[in-house]
Amino acid sequence: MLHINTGKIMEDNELLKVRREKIAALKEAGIDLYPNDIRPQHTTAEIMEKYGALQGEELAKVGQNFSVAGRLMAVRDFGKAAFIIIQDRKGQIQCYVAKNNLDDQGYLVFKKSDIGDIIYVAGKLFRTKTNELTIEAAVLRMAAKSIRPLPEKWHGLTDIETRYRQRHLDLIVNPRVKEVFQRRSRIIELIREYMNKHDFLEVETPMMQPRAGGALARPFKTHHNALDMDFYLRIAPELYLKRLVTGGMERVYEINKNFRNEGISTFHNPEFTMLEFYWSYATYEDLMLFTENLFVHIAAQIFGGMKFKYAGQEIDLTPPWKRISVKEALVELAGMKPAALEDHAEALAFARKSGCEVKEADSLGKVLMAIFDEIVEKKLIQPTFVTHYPVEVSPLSRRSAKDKNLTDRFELYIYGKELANAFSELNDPADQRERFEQQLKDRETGDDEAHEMDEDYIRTLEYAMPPTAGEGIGIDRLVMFFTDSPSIRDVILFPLLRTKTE
RNA sequence: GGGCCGUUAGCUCAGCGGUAGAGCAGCGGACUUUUAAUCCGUUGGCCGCGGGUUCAAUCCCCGCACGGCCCA
Repeated sequence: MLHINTGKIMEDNELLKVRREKIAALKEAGIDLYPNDIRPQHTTAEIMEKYGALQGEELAKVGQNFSVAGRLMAVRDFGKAAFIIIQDRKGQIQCYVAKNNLDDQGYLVFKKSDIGDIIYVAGKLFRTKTNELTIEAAVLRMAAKSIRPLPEKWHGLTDIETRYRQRHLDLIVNPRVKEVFQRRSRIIELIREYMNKHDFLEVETPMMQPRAGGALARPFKTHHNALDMDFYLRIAPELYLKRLVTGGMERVYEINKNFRNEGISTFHNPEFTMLEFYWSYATYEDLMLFTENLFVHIAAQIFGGMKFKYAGQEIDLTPPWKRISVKEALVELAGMKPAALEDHAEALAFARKSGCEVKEADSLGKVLMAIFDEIVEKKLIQPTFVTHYPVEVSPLSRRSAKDKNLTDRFELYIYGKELANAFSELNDPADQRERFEQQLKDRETGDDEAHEMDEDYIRTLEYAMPPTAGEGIGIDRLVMFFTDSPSIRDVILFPLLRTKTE
């Protein structure tokens, strides 16, 4: 239990007491339990790969000097000999520990070792009766002694709270966890590869911002002591990245965290990782193709194909993906009458009938989006670009040429979840000012997610930003899909949790 | 924020008014080719926290904390 962390109970715990006694006995014998000269020459995987196919005599020829270090995961003891399993970053290997093959100190270390200790083994390779490649230990040393017991070998650690709070235990005993994070790392590597290949420059922009702009969300507040100034943790890097575009970085991207002060769910963590990028002389339509190709690039490497399963549902990434406008979707998938799309009162009535929480003061665009979120979203299982969002909910997007009330924007949906948000950027400073002013009015009517006025950003646009398209892709959700993880907390090493008080 | 569920040994779980159980781990013993090794013996608990009901509460009731799922 977690209250094990208190000193009092730690002293009382018998398991810990036994280990302290072992430590005392080993120290008595002059053994360093935390040495600093351990240098394993091999990983378990290297040995298994190189020599896994060799048999008896061939194996005898490969030499005596194999050494590994790692966590002791299992012991099958026969008195004067034992089989043990050592786990390092690459996998596991079995070692054979026999009294006859070790010096007295080595054997004592083994006898006083516990599952969970980090040990070093050196010796030659052989095969057991059951044909398992095994290191015969000629040297056995303690690399780092543990005093707390590891979770049980068979059932492992399943308590979700303990898994998140003590991720080190989760990583030790649940091999799947490390695989998920290895894949996460690989996916991000592939994204960088793709962006770099297309001549995008990776940058980092502020986490601490005097105004939290670039998205419609509530921010976290913090304070700088020396300046005696409040800052917000960023909700998006957007306005900074567009300053860079204005400055001549025509293709930029950033992979970093955003912080949004909202609820927590299986698809929401208050801090999450986004890829955000800006591409000058391109439009949101170019971005759709670019996004398809990015996903193809990743899927080909990860799955070797375009189809994968998430939560038992087959998802097919083969381009081109379906495209549908917000209004088309509301008619086709929510059953709205086309006339209601243009009539505030009718739309409001439809929203209320559908169980949406909408206010009289909400603009038509907002009401339509509420209906969309409530009814349409969950139906978009296969990859779908939803286009042409209302201008009221898109204060940074360029207006569509055909309809000034709509924007050249899309969101990508997979499995009913928003995965990306993109648009042709608004670069007309006068229009941008009007949009911010409208947002201020929304704020006055109680929308605390409305965008703030940002004079400094408008000033930037007044120097002229090239026509540009920009996009944000949620990396955590992407990794969820590509690892078939049911919760965002499965793809974030340390998800946000309440602190526990003793 | 609301609803439902969970919190018992280091871990995984049973028990659900009569004062706490199993498997694994641990400890002691046997065993030099095992694969959750096996066999014999054995230690270990503020039954999440705080109230209440009761002769008696891990169990029933209320509140709180933390977590999970669903909803907003």
